[in-house]
Amino acid sequence: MEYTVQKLGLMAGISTRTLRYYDEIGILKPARINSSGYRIYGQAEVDKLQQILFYRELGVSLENIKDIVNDPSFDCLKALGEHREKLIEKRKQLDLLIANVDKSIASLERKISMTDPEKFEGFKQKIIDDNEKKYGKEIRAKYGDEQVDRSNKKFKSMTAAQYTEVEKLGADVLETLKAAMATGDPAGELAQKVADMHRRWLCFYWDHYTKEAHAGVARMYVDDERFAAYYDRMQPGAAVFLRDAILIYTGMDSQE
Amino acid sequence: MEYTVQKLGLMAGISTRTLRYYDEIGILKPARINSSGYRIYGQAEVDKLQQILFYRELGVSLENIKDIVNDPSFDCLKALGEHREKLIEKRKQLDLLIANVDKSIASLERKISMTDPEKFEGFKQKIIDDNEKKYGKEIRAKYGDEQVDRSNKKFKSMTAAQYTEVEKLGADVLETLKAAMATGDPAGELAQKVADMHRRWLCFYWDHYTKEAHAGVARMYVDDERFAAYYDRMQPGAAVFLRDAILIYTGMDSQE
DNA sequence: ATACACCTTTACGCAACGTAAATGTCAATG
DNA sequence: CATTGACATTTACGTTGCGTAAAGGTGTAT
Repeated sequence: MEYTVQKLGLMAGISTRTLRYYDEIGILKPARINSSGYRIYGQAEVDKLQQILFYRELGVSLENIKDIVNDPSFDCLKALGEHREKLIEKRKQLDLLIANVDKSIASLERKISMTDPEKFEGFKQKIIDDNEKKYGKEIRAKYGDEQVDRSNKKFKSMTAAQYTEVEKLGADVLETLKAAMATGDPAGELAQKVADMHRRWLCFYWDHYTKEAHAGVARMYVDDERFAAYYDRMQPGAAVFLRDAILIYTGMDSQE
Repeated sequence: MEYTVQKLGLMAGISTRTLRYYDEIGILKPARINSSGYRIYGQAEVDKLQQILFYRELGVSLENIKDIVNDPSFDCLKALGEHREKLIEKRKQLDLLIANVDKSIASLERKISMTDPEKFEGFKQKIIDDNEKKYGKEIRAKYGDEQVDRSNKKFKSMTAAQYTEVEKLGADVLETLKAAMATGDPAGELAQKVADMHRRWLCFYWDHYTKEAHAGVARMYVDDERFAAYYDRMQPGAAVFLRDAILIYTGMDSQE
């Protein structure tokens, strides 16, 4: 039995375009081309197409299907196993994404009270006041009144969405820091990523980033026991590790 | 504070290409363009970018992000909720896919014994023999010896992979049939899909498909109580429902 | 002859950029 | 002052798996 594109497509439940595409990428070539240039498929091609569609339904890429069906000695089981791994990984990512969306929704719902301008302003003011009480003297001594006031002003001008974002970023920094500490290498990829995230986090408060200031903050995290306590609370040595990572990140580790 | 593409990209952790792209699609336009044609971003753009990246990390499409960030009165909560629904749906699909891959792997592992040529040949021969015993007389009377022999020959020439596939397709037909019966409409979309799947299933056995033959098989499913029992076992009335769906599918429902 | 259903190739479109290539600008250096 | 190197610009192809024209040839029936 011989088939043209349409007949085969009708039989397999796919479009003629798909068949032409499969021919184009070399995954299913017709048995022959007739005198008018028509693609003619035979039984062997029907069977091969069924194999192709089988793997396609499992979400295998055509690229991989090509290898599977063109090489009869190909280890399908291994290919499917690897494919499964990829799908599992994908699902893990998706779960994470969903969890994050849930968190964000919850955070936004809490933020509804923040959307109330007065409340949110008061909320931010309280955070600034608390911060001033806790660290005010140190940071004003270190950075000067002007810097600190500018930072506070920037914080006060934050929208609710930005506040949500900075909160999340702060949490992410801690989380990634923990993972980075497990590697034990402040110069490693993960630790440098933490430093980078920390820089971005700072940028929410600073209107002007410099490596020097970043390194200065890092040193303060260790020198000031209240900052140290904040980070070490998560894991002992976290403040030191973060400082070292940031010093390397900023390139300020050699000129101590 | 003003930023060029690179400065802003560095700060936000994205590429300059991305920033140009965001400008191109109108989701983040620079505050102004300087005399040399450089894009210059201000604080407002930094903040907006942070919003954009926030939603991007949650997997929201740029198209949707555009609506969210450009319209301050936009209901973010609703958007995120809908996004969540889409993700959940995606995960459901993925779970299904993984389950199918698992099934296929299990089936392939069983097939390892089938890959043993002798065993598989014997296996297929047994199925043919069983089939001949059960339905041989009826189908030979209905379709003639030649047809039946050709069908058997095609079955015998099946590879293990094809056998796995036809088994799966057969199971899928039953499953979808069940769902279609719940709708109660043999002319409905789902029932017609069942008829289509059934046609594809037949094509594994037939080397020549005709609507007439398809309709004939459908009628036989009801007339022969052993076939009827096979389908009705799943749900009473399944054979009749399948027949009606196929008759409509083949367009043979009016010329009875 | 012509209508109509089929076939062909070529090619744009989708999403979110990566990755050149070709060219212009800015600041610093020999 | 010319050159260098790090920036900037635009244009455009590539990615995946086809859908969807457009422009034209083929096959068969009326």
